[in-house]
Amino acid sequence: MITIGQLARYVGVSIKTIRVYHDKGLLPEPDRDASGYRRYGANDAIALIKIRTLAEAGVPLARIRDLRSATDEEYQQALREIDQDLTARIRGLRATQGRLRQLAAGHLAPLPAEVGPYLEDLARWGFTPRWVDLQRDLWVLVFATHPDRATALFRDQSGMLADPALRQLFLDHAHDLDADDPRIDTLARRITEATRQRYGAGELPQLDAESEIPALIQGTVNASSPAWRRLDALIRAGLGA
Amino acid sequence: MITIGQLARYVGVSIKTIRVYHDKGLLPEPDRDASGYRRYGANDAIALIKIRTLAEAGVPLARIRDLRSATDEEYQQALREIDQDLTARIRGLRATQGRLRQLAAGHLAPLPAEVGPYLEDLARWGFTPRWVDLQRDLWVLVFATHPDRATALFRDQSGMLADPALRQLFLDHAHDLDADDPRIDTLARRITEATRQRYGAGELPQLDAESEIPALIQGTVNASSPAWRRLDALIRAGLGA
DNA sequence: ACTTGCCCTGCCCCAAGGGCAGGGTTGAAC
DNA sequence: GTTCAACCCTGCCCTTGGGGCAGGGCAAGT
Repeated sequence: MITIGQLARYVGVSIKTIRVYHDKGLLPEPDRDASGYRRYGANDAIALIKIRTLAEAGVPLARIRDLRSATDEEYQQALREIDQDLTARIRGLRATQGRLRQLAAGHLAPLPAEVGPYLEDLARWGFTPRWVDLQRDLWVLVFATHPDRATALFRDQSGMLADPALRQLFLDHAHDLDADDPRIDTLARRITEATRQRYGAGELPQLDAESEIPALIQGTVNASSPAWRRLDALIRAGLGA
Repeated sequence: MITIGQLARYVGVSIKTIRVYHDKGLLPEPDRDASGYRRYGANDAIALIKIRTLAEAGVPLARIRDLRSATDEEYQQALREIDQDLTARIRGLRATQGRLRQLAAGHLAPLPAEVGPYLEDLARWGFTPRWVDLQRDLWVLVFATHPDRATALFRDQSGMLADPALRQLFLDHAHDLDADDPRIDTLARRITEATRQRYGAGELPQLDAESEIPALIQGTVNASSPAWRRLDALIRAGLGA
């Protein structure tokens, strides 16, 4: 008959763990020897190994306790569920690992294939790396929260910047302009015209939804400069929103 | 600017979780609106997504907080460590799943290949299923706790039962015999003789070690019948231990 | 007789939130 | 005008699976 410390070493578990299992009714308290020490037999070791197998699989101790009084049928069913749960958790961890690697590579999350070239274009056209990174994160947010509308919004945006004249205006003027520079009015007019051309008289996708995310993003972009804030207001007014 | 509930829904997390991240300094407290509600921007959402990616990878929140003030070098290094840790955890879970399936199949743990046929032989020779199961669990214990000596002990034991005469004695007599049946003496003599033959005058592997596990197992077996208890004592005496 | 290494119980502590109480806000419906 | 549901706020206690410590009792070698 071995002591609690020996049992703990054999099974690879702490003494405290065994005592907890006694307290919670997972493993019955064994008889004590003359000096009050717990004395264990081989059957206790076997029971403890079984308990650990389940506990390491993530089964709550209370559930393990209940399984002690389950029929064989219930027990097998429980084991099947635990197995499936384990499979799901392994899959989840692998997905997490994938996201982690995206994070390590500087990407917040994978984006649709068409966004990558657009971001590279931005860099090539002279937007600052800081700005490109912000754009990437914002698009992550849009694709994560509004997968249905994100693609349309993205094509709209990238189509706009595909026009070299508009692009040049963005690049040259908007960023470090005074808020009352008259060229902002010109820029706003050109953008409203281009937008009207794209959508005709129909509704404008950015403005019809009550969703907050596009507004949130516009706010973040606006926060970078008073000039952009005024530009946004002018465009909004020009489109009659 | 969105509220805490909207942010929580977008990122797929509970409101409480966000508040906890504020309390622990993971995510800075945003400004409040006129009625004291927290108001979040897109950058908060981006930061929260990053935090969740790490938290789901099992990184403690305190560590995530510290990473906020790490250099890029440290950050990349930390991500590599987390990735490796994740790989290890996935491997561990797969191993656990394997052990779980052994458990579902009625085995406590995988045993060396040679043990399986031996257990099947036991069943074929007429030992009760209950007894065979006990034997399997006991061997699991021996192989788990004394991998170095388990194989020798096992070959010794299985060799003994390979002798049909000895086997028959075990089977017919020992189990439901009175403790003072004279045939036990005969049986003990035959076993000591066979053991001496096997090992000559050298040391006997079962008895030399101070390890408790073999004694534990012998005790468990003895507990099943007074006759076996006496048989064990006779063998011990006969071998001069 | 001392020391070292076990063992005992009872207590408080941790992370990562969950849940509830008690109270204020907002917006829409009646 | 009020009432209702759906939000938000803070503060507090609860949970799981143990870890760790205090304060004390055995065991065994030297």
